[in-house]
Amino acid sequence: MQFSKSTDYALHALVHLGLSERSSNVGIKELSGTLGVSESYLSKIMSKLRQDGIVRAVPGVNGGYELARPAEQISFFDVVQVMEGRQQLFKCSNSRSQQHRLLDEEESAPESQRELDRKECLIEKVMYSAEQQMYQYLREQTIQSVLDEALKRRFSHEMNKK
Amino acid sequence: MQFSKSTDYALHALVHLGLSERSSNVGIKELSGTLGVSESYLSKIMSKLRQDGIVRAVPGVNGGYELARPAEQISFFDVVQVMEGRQQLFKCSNSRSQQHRLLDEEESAPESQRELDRKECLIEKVMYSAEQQMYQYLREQTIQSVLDEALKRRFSHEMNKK
DNA sequence: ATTATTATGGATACCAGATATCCATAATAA
DNA sequence: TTATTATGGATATCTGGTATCCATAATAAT
Ligand code: SF4
Ligand code: SF4
Repeated sequence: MQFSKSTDYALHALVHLGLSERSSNVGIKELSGTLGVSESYLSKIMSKLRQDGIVRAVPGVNGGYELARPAEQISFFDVVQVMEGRQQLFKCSNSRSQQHRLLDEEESAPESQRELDRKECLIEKVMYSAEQQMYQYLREQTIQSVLDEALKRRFSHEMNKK
Repeated sequence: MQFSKSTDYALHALVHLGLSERSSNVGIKELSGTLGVSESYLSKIMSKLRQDGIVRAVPGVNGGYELARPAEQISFFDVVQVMEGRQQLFKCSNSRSQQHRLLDEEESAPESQRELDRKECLIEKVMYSAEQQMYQYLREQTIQSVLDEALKRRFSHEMNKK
């Protein structure tokens, strides 16, 4: 199990956008250059981010991308969700097995109960909670917090030179 | 990003072993039957679990598998680590990019510092912490806790019948 | 309006890892 | 010695991630 490179690229791209809060947009060319990723591939990623309302894009001369909202309102969780998709990390494929019948003896519940059942699914329940632990942490981490850290580091580096 | 089916099968297999704490071992045939997975594939998984000291295996007549230690000492974390491998979930592939030089201005540190540096890597640090949140939770969840839940559920189901 | 520029999205190719099966061999208990 | 069971190598297949190309749409500048 690995986070996809797309998530990697997306996060780095957003950090770069955050760092370039200057006059106007930054094009795919510059982005591609600083990240060291091909334009074609990075385009796809930026498109996804746009579709999800994380960045704004404008075509044409001097066009490019910019953050759609302040960096402190873009969490790592947001980005991961977009790039990795929304399905849960663990999906039990045994729900029709004999073991499932042994473990979960309830008769097939009415449709209304279905959602509750899923959460009560023994092994899935544990894995789902674990996943949520990670997501909860990612919800608290924003692009801005990375920017702060980067600037702080850059500053202390200046100090060391003197 | 998805947990592999192997992890799924492994967890279910261990639960079955835990439930079968009877006289002796349970063979791949029975295991395959209750899980609904082919023997050949499940063998591979069990082998891995054995190599990692999670189950014990004995060939020959009446052979099979059994838990190598009490179920309360087998954590979900153990199983996940074996099946998914030990590399970290997020690996930055930009460490040679121009952006990296912008973010992390320190000159190449001496070898002794290398380990610290990795943790100080801006984006990776966040993702690594998130991963640890999940693992910490998984460390606290054991096969036994699932067994308990399963037995409790089975009991309360009996009660309902009366 | 025209033009140059830039993002978009469909099609496609490629590759790596996950999934899955087969079989010859080794190990063990009866 | 024999029947049984696990082991591990070889191999096939499938899937999703990675990556590129190009025709098209949208926009700003002129
Ligand atoms: S209880 Fe849940 S995890 Fe266990 S076999 Fe049934 S569906 Fe799978
Ligand atoms: S600081 Fe870390 S995450 Fe950021 S570009 Fe460098 S290696 Fe990648």
